[in-house]
Amino acid sequence: MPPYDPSAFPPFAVTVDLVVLTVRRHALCALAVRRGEPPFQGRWALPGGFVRADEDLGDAAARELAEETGLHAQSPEGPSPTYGAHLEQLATYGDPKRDPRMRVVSVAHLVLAPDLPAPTAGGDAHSARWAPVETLLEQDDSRVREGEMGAPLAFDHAKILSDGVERARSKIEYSSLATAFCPREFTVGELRRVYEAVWGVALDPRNFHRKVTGTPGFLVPTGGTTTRQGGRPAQLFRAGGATLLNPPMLRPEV
Amino acid sequence: MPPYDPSAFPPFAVTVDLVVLTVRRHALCALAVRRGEPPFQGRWALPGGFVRADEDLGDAAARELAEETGLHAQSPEGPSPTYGAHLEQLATYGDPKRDPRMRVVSVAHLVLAPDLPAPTAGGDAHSARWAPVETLLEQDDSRVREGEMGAPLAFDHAKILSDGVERARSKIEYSSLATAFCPREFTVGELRRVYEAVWGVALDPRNFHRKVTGTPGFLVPTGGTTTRQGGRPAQLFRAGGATLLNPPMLRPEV
DNA sequence: GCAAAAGTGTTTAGCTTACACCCATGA
DNA sequence: TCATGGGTGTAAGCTAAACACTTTTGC
Repeated sequence: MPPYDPSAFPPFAVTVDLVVLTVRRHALCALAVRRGEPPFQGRWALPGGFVRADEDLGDAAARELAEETGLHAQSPEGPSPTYGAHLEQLATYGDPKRDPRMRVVSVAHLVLAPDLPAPTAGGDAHSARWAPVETLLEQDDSRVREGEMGAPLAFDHAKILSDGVERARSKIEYSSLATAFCPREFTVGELRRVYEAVWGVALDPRNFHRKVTGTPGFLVPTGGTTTRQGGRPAQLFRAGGATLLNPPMLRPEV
Repeated sequence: MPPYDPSAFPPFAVTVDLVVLTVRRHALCALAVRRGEPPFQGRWALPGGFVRADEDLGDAAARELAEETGLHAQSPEGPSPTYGAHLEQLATYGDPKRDPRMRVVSVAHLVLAPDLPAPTAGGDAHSARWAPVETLLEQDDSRVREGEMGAPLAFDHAKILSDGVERARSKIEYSSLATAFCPREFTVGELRRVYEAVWGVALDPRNFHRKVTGTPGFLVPTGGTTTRQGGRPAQLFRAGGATLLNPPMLRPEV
């Protein structure tokens, strides 16, 4: 079979962009990198990069994640049962004008990670930081201010980030994905504070406890306890095998 | 700003593939086209094609849909309030070996359409047809048979179709998307038979009726009635503005 | 009349909610 | 002792599941 005639279709550049979310100090935060070159030089953006010629999309996302954060991705399809950040494909953005240089299609991925030390900048980023998602998104309305974080995200990254946050918010409702924000061992209270941070609501600690401990396969007690949150020692749990939460956790009306 | 050096990144072909679902004779069916050229010549595949140089991904999907079926797509973001098929992005498939000719990244889209007359084949397809999704997918296990529909779908289209079906099955649970399978005006019983066909279960007609008519904004009575299903005349409804179904329709355990 | 599909009413079981209350630790 | 968070008990209210029953048509 003859190879394609490259003039028969338009060539695209394909990139992966990452929405890396974590919970820090009771706030949902995303990883942002400062762009070191045009376009949007000096502006904040989502980490990402070109997909290589012989690389699958998920592999490219995992590689970029490792380069930016050192995190080992734990893809749902991956065979390795090791502990790591949750990685899933989010959506693909291909507006012809989204990159002023040329036609770029970006396959965005969503990463949920436990709280990490300050990120290590790599590649073409001058610096990298965790910022609350509201901070990164609030600049995107009419009043565009200048300053440290005072400009909207580069490209269409505000839309991508917004879609990723919405995906995370809805998905922890009916899955055990919120545990991806927790360290390997965590308490029920820590898990509850994840929900509270992601949803921006307060949950009843008593009912939450009953709900998550009463769902078979959701949490597995490790036997240990901790007092790192103060108060009475709390049981430590690990995420169980159950990936679907049925009935779902109910997100209070806002 | 200088344009990119094309040698700085690998060039990709970008296509859209369509999972077009409908309900015909109590079965969930998908649109399949027969390939008229290699690779996989003569095999069934999902409709699709190359994204044009200045075309957004959703526009390309809508164009391919119109070419294959004559359907007018009703994208959620679209401003036009006209009646049409539901179109949304599904996922992107970019395994380096998914197309033997070259590197192709395919942005799959999901279309939910009311029952239609036999499709009109167009483009490079020798023919097109609706087929039950089980028929299209069951060939994909170990025993690969030959014959009319007896070969698995081309490329990774079985995986794409499977993902699309799963998306549709889960999304009608908590949204009003099932109405996209119905004509503009429909009865509660017709809507119930859509759920039954998509999920492959039997639902209690009495409880279903109470559920959908009791959810504010879900169904809007048009005032008319019909006896096209036999029996007592049934009220006709249109899809209401409510897009989220809360509490969700419960999918019985299987 | 009879079959068939559309609707309504009622009971029961399970789940969420709200909140009273107790437990175990550090300071 | 007291503050703090962890954890249990319980009653009220809502919802879904199951199913008996009535309504309105075509044949």
